Amino acid sequence: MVNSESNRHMSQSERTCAMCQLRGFCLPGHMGEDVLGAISTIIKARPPVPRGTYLFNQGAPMTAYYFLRSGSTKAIVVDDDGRESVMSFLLPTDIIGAGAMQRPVYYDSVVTLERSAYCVLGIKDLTALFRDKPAIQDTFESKITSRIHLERHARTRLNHTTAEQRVADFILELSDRMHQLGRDPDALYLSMSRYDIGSYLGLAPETVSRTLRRFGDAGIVSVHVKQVQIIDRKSLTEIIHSPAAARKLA
Amino acid sequence: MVNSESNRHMSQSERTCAMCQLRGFCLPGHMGEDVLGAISTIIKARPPVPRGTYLFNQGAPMTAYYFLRSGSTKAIVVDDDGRESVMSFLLPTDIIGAGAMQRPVYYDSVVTLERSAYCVLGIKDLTALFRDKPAIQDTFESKITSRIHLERHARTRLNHTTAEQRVADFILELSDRMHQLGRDPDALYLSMSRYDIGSYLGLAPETVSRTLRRFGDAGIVSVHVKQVQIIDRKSLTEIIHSPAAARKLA
DNA sequence: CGGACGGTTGATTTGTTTCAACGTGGGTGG
DNA sequence: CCACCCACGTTGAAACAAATCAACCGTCCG
Repeated sequence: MVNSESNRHMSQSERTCAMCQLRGFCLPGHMGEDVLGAISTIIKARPPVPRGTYLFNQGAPMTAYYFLRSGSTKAIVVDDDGRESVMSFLLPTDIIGAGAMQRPVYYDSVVTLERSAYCVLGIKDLTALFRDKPAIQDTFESKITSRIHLERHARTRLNHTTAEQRVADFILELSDRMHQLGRDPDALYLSMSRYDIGSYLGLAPETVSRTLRRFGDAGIVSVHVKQVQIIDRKSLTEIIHSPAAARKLA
Repeated sequence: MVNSESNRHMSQSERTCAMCQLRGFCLPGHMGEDVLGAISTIIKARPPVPRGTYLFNQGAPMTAYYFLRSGSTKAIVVDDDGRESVMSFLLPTDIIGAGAMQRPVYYDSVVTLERSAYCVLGIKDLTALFRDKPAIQDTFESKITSRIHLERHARTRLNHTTAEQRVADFILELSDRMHQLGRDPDALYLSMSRYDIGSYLGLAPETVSRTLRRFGDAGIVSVHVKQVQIIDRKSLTEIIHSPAAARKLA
């Protein structure tokens, strides 16, 4: 989804925060060399892993946070009856593993949706870092806060909304996050399957497919399987705020 | 909903945590006299207010937390288009106003659903109290954690579920909370309207009404408008875990 | 090359909403 | 204190959106 790992032959030591193109969007933010150094000593950069790799499992002891350098993941929860549902999609610079929130075990499992590279930050190391560099804690908490907002939005998105409203909202959510990563907010790559999108939005995969096609027919987006280009952003926001707006595209 | 304010002629000074029947379920927990005293000096007990009273408004500066002594409330969010939706129902001993979470303004508005009495705890006073009595902070955070669980559950409840599953789940959620308050978990009083329940569950009020009647016809609960008695708890859990279970009551 | 999974499209079914009418109970004002 | 009134609740009939069932296709991977 986001490729900042184009050079696959970097040595382990070269994968430092100072070298990372995502630095400004990630935990270090735009802080000085000292902060950068402090993080780099405790964060562990891992080589890329293939699609379908579990970063951690629901219920496992909560030992570390994860950050993507490239690729994308989904966070899934398996309920008592074995049905899995997608709780969120995690992109580079997102804090991964924070769903637990002061809890001893991970709340969900996180799986890569494509070949991805990530960094690991031990929870104890992080707490120590907070003491040394309080500015880091501020960045951390602001990231947590915006995630809480996303989660709340995810709930209201399910309440009294049509399939078109949900899909439109999903597209704009992804677009916003691309924008936050300094990337083209109109060119989206849907690394997740239609099943995953459906699970996330509370829809059948067929409905996701059909809705995307209708948007495409109406000239709101262009859809080529996983490649989505936003053409008429205004229509998308209109659809979200009034289900009747979508009626026009029949 | 919960009446611990039966004696309406208590003087202000008598409405202390030490006197409160809910003490053990509330912030003070089962801690010693010193903690009780410390809280009592900073918490402000207010006389009962009628139904429809706003404790605070969405967007207003976040200055205090609230705790119900009696009655019940709903937390509502008004979106851009003016549509209001119920985010949660707050009962006695719940921390009210924590939706903001480190933010300068309240995230939602909280309205009483019936005549209710509450206490006010200034956010600055609370922070000071945390320094003095760290045990209080633990209780506070554990209450926040269980609320986060409820919120997460509220989301999964909307995903791929039928009206019957949602209503059954709602009934058991209320029942659990009654149980936590040491009250009869089978005798429920729905202080909120069918509209509110529908808004909370993502259903039309008519659907809530019909579903409750069907449960009543099947002998799972007995419904007398706002009075609900749980008769067959096992069936309710079965319905939640398998929509097919509800089919039998056709 | 073949198989399996993901994606699309169509036909049908079904649960829920919407619209409409009627009942009811609590609160208010005469 | 009673009567009116209005918001809330219930019930029925019709409309509709999405799920389900089913078939087919493309493509990526073994």
